[in-house]
Amino acid sequence: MKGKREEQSSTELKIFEAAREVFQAKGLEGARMQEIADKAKINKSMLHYYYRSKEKLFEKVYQLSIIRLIPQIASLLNEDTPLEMKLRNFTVKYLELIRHNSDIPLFVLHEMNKNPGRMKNFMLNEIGKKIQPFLQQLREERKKGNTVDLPAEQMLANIMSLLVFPFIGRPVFQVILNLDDSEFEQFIDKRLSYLPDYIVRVTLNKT
Amino acid sequence: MKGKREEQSSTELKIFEAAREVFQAKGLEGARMQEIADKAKINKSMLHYYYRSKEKLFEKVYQLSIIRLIPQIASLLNEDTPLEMKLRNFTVKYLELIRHNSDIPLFVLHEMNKNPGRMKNFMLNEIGKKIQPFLQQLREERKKGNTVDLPAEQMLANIMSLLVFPFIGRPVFQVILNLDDSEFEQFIDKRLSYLPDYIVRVTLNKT
DNA sequence: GTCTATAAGCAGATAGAC
DNA sequence: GTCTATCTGCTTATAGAC
Repeated sequence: MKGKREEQSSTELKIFEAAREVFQAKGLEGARMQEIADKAKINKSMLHYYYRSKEKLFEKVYQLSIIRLIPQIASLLNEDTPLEMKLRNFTVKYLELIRHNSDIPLFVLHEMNKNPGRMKNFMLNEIGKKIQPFLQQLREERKKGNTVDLPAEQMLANIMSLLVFPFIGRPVFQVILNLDDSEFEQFIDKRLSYLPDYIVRVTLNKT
Repeated sequence: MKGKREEQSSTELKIFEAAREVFQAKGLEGARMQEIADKAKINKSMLHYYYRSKEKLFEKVYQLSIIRLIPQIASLLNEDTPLEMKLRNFTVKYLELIRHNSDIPLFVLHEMNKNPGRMKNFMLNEIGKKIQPFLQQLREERKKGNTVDLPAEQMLANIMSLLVFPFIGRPVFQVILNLDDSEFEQFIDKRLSYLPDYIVRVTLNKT
């Protein structure tokens, strides 16, 4: 008997990696099994051998995509550190995390919009609940007058907006600001350099 | 001879409205011609009679969706008013605009991500160029020390992030903050009330 | 302009040899 | 486990009567 997690064959991994790329770029309905097979350099029927159906393959990719980004929010924000340091650490780490998974936010939000039920339970348990201590911390600091005078939910929304949106809006930003890929990278580098201060500034009441 | 724009028959309008809803909710590949026909309460073959193909119908919806939201940014930001007032006006008006077209941002960004070329020229001319005076204004005010010490592009990105992202991230926010539809509306109401001040605060150097 | 019936093509899925 | 060949069903698109 093997361990809980079977060793995955090389073929299986190649398929999954190809599927991840294609689904994240084109979504469930836009993806083609043939394209995934081509990218994995294997025969199309292998997809069904390992994953039975497109839907099942998609589910695996979708779940992993969510797991990569979403629970990390709560996890990073539940460090036992003072609020200011926590915000700075979160900004740097989460920005790096998105940067290395930059297709995920738009992919997940598109699929979640089409089918809000699909991972609802997981989302509720893995973030909805786990983010509560941080929201509570924000509320307490607000009472002490240490933060801007806004509900915790609004502060969180503003922080996440500043971190995530530039990646989702990338195609628009690149066109209207006339940035090639390398310039867009610099654009993100710049954010990495000032956002820790900036997010502290827009969240906390600094003297 | 009729005017430049033909009067559209009632059927044609019903089709377009139905197509708008379905495409904006499910995207080009997720949409079904049958669903559009059902929603418009007409026969499926009417879709082809008026619009020839799914692709052509989609193009019309896509273009209108972009026109509704994107050129407005430059237009509202090119008012001939002092920066602070301009930011306040923009925040209120643009937030209201998105609120009444709340499916558009995610729809457009998803399609633009799949096919960045499709409306590139239009985007370039209708925003890329027209936003330049505003960026220039930001640069001048920055030189005078009136704004935060950031490149104009970063200030713009931050403003747009705060305005647009909560609508794109709605399904996630509703789950993790446990908001029903009515509570989400209140969440947006709250933003409408404080974001004008907030955006001024995060963009300008106020004494 | 609107309908019914049907064609045509494609994508997901399976059968079966090796 | 991997391949080729094939099936099935769905979706877009068209033909043609009214």
